[in-house]
Amino acid sequence: MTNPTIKDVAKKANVSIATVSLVVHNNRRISEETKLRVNEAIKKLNYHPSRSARGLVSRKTGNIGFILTNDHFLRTEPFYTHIFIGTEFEARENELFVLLTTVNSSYSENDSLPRFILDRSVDGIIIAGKIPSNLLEKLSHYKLPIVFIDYLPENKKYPGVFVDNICGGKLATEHLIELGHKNIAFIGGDIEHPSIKDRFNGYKQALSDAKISLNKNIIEIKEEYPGRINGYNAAKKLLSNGNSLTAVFACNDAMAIGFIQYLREKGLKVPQDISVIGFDDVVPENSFEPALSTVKISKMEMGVEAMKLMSSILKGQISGNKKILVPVELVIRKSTNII
Amino acid sequence: MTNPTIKDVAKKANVSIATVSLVVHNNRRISEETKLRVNEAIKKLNYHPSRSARGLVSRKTGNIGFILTNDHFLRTEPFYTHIFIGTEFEARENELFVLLTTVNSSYSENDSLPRFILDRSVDGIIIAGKIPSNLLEKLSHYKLPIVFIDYLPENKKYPGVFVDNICGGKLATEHLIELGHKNIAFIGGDIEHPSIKDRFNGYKQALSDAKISLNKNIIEIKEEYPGRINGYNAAKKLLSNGNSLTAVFACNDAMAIGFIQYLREKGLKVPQDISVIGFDDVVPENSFEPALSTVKISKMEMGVEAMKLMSSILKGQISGNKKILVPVELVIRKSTNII
DNA sequence: GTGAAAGCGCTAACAT
DNA sequence: ATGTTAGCGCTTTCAC
Repeated sequence: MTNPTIKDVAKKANVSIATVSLVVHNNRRISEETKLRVNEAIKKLNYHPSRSARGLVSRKTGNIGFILTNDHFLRTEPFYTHIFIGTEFEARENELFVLLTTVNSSYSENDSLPRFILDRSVDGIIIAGKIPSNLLEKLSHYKLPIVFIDYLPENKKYPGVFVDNICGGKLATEHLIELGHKNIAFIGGDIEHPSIKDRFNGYKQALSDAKISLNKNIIEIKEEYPGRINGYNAAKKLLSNGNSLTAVFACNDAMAIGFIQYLREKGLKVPQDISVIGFDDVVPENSFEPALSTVKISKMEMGVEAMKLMSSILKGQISGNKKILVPVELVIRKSTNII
Repeated sequence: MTNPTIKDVAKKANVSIATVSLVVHNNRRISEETKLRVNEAIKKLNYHPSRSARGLVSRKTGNIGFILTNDHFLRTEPFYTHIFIGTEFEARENELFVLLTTVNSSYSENDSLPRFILDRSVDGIIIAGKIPSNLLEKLSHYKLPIVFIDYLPENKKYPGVFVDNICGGKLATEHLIELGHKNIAFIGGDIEHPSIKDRFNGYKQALSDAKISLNKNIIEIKEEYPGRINGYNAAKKLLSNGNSLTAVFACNDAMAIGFIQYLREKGLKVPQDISVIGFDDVVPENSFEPALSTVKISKMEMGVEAMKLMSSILKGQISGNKKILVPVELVIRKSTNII
């Protein structure tokens, strides 16, 4: 059983291959009658146009490259995994395929580019999370449309899908304030990261709105990256300084968990002694004790939106550098409580 | 800058396009001299053959479809994520691309097949984890080579890459025995799953080798699936029966964690009161307290091996249904201790 | 050792 | 409203 081609359909429906092609593309010039006949033949033969042949003519591959750094993809919390699946979902809707590739987070000048770039096997690139700037620099030479997810290099004009981090930071902090907390610590890894910076800004806004003055002693933003171990380290620093904090806003769930682990070691209870709220919502409710209050990001939706963006760009429906802000949602569970 | 084609190279090197093609395929009939000249032109123009054009004539897409169920891909522990990345790595080595798609774990007859199948956009399929049998049934009609990872439908002759679960089960149990434990419980979700069955068999072998008789009261294999919540439930059942167990072999890390969470609620300490060992090694050392002893599976390697298998099948170097057993490794951390 | 030419399956411009 | 035809970039057979 070799695959049917446009010829087979044409023969079966007693029309020319051009007509078949027009029917497939739903061209209105075709009479209803032949349209019906052709479609019947298509169904009977189980005909699906060959991507290669199409690609050859149209100079489109129908593939979208998805790039992220290996440590992003492999980290425990399935943040980017969900985003990726979102792009895959939406790709199906648009008859596209996603080619995922990871790159080293320390990209060196001589490293080769993802093969789908060299190959011209993709029509566009989606970049999720921070990638090395020298990589981006090289990628930008290829005239391929690029859509960013969750990270936009500074001063760059690119379309993308981002989290409303400022709002999220505000929501988290306001939640703690409403519970009566006044000494609210902030821990965030690398404050240079735009997302973290924004969450921090939301935190500051909320405090200022509530007329609580900023206490720099309980802000820990010098860690290298926002992982569990650094949440742990931040806790160690904050608590050994004799600070009197009653709540913590961690810039993400991983840091929140690391923080709580340190507290546990020191015999402190969450939320009885200290309230902790995270960000991202990557920890399933029943997988950590206490269930983590957090700010939920709809990761899947981000992927979907990014692919929608890409799709409209490819169709020429959108130019410029449209940005989409995905809303966040406060999720109150067990790690935060009234003071 | 439009992409250079074989014609451009031919012109630049002053040869025919046929010659260029031969050089690209490293044909020996070409003289060293022209080979050099052509290769130089290729490099200068940064020429990469078009996949579409190649695909059109060779009837190969250079793509491999990767299928798993959505809940497998999205579960917290990045088991299949690592496997997927392994296939991607090895795909690069073989000039292949991986198209991942998830399918619903409850596949109904009318659901459509992954588009890359209908499209003929892949040359082969890799299936990771258990997929619905009716889906597999449909897939098998397409005459595409299939490679399985971590799950082989019963009575089917397919090539694949699998874990040495029996050995792993033995290793885990022997470790507990060596620590002096005699009342060793086994918890596993659905015992019908071949992997779990094998781990259980390893457990039984180890006990029998050590002349410890099987105690059915401390075996809990009736849960629906091996997740955290069911580890928790299994713990509840086992401990409320007044059984005197001092150690548990959980069929995977997720269940081990659920088990420990229940113990924690009951004020029992791990490993002081009960030793717990898991399987899979999907929990990073510093992300759970106590660090989990487990049996490590090299997930990445499984993906790599599967893609290697697929690649040799496509090249016709291998027929039949070769199976590869990936070794496992005992990892002793903090959740197991001497009785 | 190298070139000419046919053809892979499709799209789109142009005829009819 | 439908058909004819010229390529898209490549591989491969067959000449030379």
